[in-house]
Amino acid sequence: MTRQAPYNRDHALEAALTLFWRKGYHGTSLKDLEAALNMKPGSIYAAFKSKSDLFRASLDQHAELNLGLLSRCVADAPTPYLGVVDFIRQLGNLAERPTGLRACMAMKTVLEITDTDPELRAAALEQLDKVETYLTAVFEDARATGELPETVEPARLAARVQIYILGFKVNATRGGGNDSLRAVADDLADELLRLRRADA
Amino acid sequence: MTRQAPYNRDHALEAALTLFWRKGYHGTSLKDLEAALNMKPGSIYAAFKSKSDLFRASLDQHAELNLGLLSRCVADAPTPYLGVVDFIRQLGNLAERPTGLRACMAMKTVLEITDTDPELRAAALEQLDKVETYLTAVFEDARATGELPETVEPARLAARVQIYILGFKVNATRGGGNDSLRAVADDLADELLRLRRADA
DNA sequence: ACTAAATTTGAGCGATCACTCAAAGGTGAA
DNA sequence: TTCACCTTTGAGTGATCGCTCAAATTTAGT
Repeated sequence: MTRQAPYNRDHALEAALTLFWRKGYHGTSLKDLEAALNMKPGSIYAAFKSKSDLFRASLDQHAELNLGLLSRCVADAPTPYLGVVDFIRQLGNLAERPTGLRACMAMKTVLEITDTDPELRAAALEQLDKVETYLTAVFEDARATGELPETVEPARLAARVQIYILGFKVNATRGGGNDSLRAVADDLADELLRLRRADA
Repeated sequence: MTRQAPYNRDHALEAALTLFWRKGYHGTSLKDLEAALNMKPGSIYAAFKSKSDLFRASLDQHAELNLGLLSRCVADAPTPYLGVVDFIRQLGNLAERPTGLRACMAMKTVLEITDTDPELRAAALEQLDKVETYLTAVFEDARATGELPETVEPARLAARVQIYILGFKVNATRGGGNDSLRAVADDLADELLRLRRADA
């Protein structure tokens, strides 16, 4: 029995994600979504319940991809701290993306949604918190192993690195090319390298 | 002859600015503006022509205030470079503002408006460029006077400082309190101080 | 008072917003 | 083939969007 949907839910979600990411919550209309997902309103609502729920789902998926990128850097590097440094350096690759997709969706959402939709804002905030928590843990370990000197405060350094990441992404949406982006990403990465103990 | 308007144009513009700044372009409706400016739609359109023109005017006014803040720091400090450092340090004061007003309107606009309204986006971009140009000039002078070593590239350092500013402001809209914001602002400022030549 | 210019007023314009639901269409089991 | 079940369909919902304009209101000069 039962008719099967002609669309792939994951594909649809990905299309919605790209649209919301680029245009923001208020800037994306259902007409836009209908066109991008190739779904009629009824189907969209059957599959995703509401515009804000679809946004929420997109946001969550985006976070997963994002944190995945960071943790992959950490896993692949000689040490977790060097992984973070590498992640910063790879920010230089953002030039490949269209400007609208260079800043992460979480930060765009936190800036866009102030008081109209507390749940959406809270979800975006939580994602940023998660990154910072992750960074803090890496820095704590690095200090424990002696890679970072005892004087660094992990949480404080995490806040600063978060600022590097967020600031870089905002700056990248201004439209810089490959070279200029890479130069600054390298500067930021080198600076973190300099924090390591000389014998590490 | 001629009837006089009961509102003060500058006051109205300031109210519009605060609203747009907080809620963004798409997030602000004319109903919101009518209430905030205490003006009927006809008057708003007579005074400001259109929603996007009003946004544009708000953006320009915001830029003036913003760049004024930076240049005042520069003027009041022992040297221009130390003025920039002080400006960074004063970012810690952002905790006084409601979270929605901690990031500058220009960056919020650049993130919100991607392709729907190129003129608005261009205006916002121009403001960010102006800040970077200003910073570059300060750093060039500082290098010329020997306050900064010859090895620093002014434009590159300006890009990095811009990233600090933008990143800090995004991070601040997450809602940090006075202490945590000030701690990180101090870290960033100290880092810039460390770039100065030892004898400067 | 009267008039002419400048302004506010606010009902209401067409368009679009997010969203709904009765009808039509496809699918597998019997 | 039939039937129950699930889904898509898309015209249409009321609300709100940005915006207009004829009428009312306030001024200054005469």
